[in-house]
Amino acid sequence: MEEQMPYCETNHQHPELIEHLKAITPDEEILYDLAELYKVFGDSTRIRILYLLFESEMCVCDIAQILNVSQSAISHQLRVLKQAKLVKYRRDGKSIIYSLADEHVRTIINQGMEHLSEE
Amino acid sequence: MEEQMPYCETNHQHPELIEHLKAITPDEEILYDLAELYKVFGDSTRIRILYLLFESEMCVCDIAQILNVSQSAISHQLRVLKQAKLVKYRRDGKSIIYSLADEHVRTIINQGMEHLSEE
DNA sequence: CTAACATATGAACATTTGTTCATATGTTTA
DNA sequence: TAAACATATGAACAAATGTTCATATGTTAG
Repeated sequence: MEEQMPYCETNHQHPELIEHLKAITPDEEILYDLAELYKVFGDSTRIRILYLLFESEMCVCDIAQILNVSQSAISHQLRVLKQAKLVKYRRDGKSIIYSLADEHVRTIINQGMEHLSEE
Repeated sequence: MEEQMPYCETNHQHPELIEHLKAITPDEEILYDLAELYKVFGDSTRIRILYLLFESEMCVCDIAQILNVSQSAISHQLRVLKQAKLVKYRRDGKSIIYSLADEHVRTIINQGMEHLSEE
């Protein structure tokens, strides 16, 4: 976001490549949303929640107890997951039952795990 | 990380499920590393860099100019990508040429884009 | 060897993020 | 309707993050 130094002397850029890059790179707005999505995965408490929901739908209280995190903290994190449309919920009496919104979540987590294991 | 309230009255948890969940949830350390990996994707400047590298290896100077971000900022971000083993580099004279480390990067980004587009 | 170039890095600062605490909202039971 | 329960939410605060600025490191040309 700054003034730039002059192009490097050994100019590696071909004008046609630059045009191509601009053509294939998604718009600002989309890149921003994409980054926001990954931020959601960037917290181990949220990943833990997702791992639980991989196996079974679950109420807030259960999640909090199993993960040994306060009800408030879990509720705040569920909100983040909900906003990113990674989880959905329904009411059942006094409880709110959360579950996975779709299967992309699993794929993204699995790819991440693969990357980690290949180092 | 707190003392918990007692289990919810309508105890949804079956002891056997809890055992199962503990069995399949990765260890603390792995979950932490996984979250760290996603944090790397959680910045639009870094995603931009990756999009450029999808098409071509590139020196720091070129990346900075194309994205219109200062050399220092790009260099700091490349360090993050490097530490996560998402990019690799080689020296070519005065320049350092960066490129993608592996193809997981592409898969993870693509899955993220798919999730966004399905809302 | 010196100057110019390309990149890296440390410190500082503003911004964002995650948790806690207190409390509000909504549901069920007595 | 009142009390107990389950969840959500706002404010506050500490910790983490991204950029800038200044400068260091490493390479090449003269």
